[in-house]
Amino acid sequence: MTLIVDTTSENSASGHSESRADGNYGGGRPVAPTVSDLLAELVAEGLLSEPDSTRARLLTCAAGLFEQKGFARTTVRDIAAGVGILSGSIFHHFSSKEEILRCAMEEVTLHARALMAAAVAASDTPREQLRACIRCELEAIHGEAVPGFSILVLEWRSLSSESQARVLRLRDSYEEIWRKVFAALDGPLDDPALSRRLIQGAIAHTHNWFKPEGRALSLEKLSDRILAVFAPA
Amino acid sequence: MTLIVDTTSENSASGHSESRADGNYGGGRPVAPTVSDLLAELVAEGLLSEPDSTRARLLTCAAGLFEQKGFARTTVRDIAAGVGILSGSIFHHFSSKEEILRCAMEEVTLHARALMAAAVAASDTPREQLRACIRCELEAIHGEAVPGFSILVLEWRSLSSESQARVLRLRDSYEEIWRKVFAALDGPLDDPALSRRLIQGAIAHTHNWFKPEGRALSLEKLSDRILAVFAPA
DNA sequence: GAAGCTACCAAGCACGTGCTTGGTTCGCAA
DNA sequence: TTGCGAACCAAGCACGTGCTTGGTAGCTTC
Repeated sequence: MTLIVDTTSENSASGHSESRADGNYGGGRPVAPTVSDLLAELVAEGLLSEPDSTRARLLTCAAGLFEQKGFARTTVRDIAAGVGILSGSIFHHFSSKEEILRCAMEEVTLHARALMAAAVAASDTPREQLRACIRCELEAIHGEAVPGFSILVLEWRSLSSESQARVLRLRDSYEEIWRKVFAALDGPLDDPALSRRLIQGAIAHTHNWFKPEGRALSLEKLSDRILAVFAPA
Repeated sequence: MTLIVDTTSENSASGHSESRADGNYGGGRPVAPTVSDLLAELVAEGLLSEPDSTRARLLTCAAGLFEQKGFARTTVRDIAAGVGILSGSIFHHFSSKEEILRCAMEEVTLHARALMAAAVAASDTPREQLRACIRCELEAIHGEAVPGFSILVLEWRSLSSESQARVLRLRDSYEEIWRKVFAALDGPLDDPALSRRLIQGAIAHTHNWFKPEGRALSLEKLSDRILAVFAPA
């Protein structure tokens, strides 16, 4: 089961214990790229910014600020100050504030997609794959895996319709993973598309109430609860 | 069941078929107030603006604009123009733009609460009551019953923390209805609070994808689907 | 070592925005 | 008639904001 990312990456001979993105275990066949490989490849393709570059730091900082204060209440001066440059210099890297938001959303999407693809590949049964998806999306929102992930939901309306369309194409490749998992899942889910939308809303809304630290309910348990609701054993 | 309400009618001796808000049927005991009565009472208490007053029109118009364009992208000039006055005149009614948002949220909450209370009272079994709640919240988002309801979700972050706290108190009285319904529901829902939060997210998210007009999936069917997921028969 | 490019600075412009201020109209009550 | 307050107008102030412009340090390349 290969997922989304077409991969020209030839070998992954590095051989550490990262989970691989096609679930191809056993047998002598070539293994799939790891998460690091996937991300590195995206960088090589120019889809993701070079890590530690000013551009990447701007996007990460901006995503964090947008998530925290909202797009409208975040100024380009805030973003610039966050990475230690002046506000005017931002426009050497981006042509407008909105482009910053769009690019941040795109990078965040690619990042989350890579993580989820790998997690799904590392799971055996369809139900475990669904659990992995839920877990990944929750982790993206609440963990440190994909900082700024929430802007995809929170600031969607701050994007022009053209930008929305662009991000949507990437977003669709993320949703494609969910679709395949649902398709493989036989059971009571007679309408996978609807289920996905309900799950998506339920998960996104956790942003408003779930506090991972010091709560009785862990992120792990929350995943299981959501799985139990949408795919009863 | 009539919904949108102006009503000077103090008692409901007119005897139409509005549902009543305490489920008190049979016997000769005093009947509960109708939706109209509930709203009229709120007006009398000063919690809701006098219908057709400039203040009420400003709030309705503002709620609509906030829902459509977002709080930050809506100007006080937009709102004023919507009701046919000049921007400066707004500040005779409200002390700040944020107060407009807060008041709009409060009125919307009270409105939705009245509708849901009546709908729950008109339902017999706990499961039917849950269905009514789901239906009401969906109707508030997509129908014309409570125009601007979505701002409660969409523009929550545009409110200062003090304003959030004020709205939250009202919001809690709305959630109280859900809580009671869940409490009466015996079954597989071992964690009602969690279930409510998941449902809330799922329903709120429909704002992003559900289009009532001309779709195969009606609002009625959507309610049933959500009920089936969260409270399997 | 000249040329050229990238990344950034320093300063500020243009404009939209929330809100203020002083004044006017009009209904209502004594 | 007079007084008064609610509702609104007309004009504009103050300021934050996105973005522009002209310039410079430093690195690379031939």
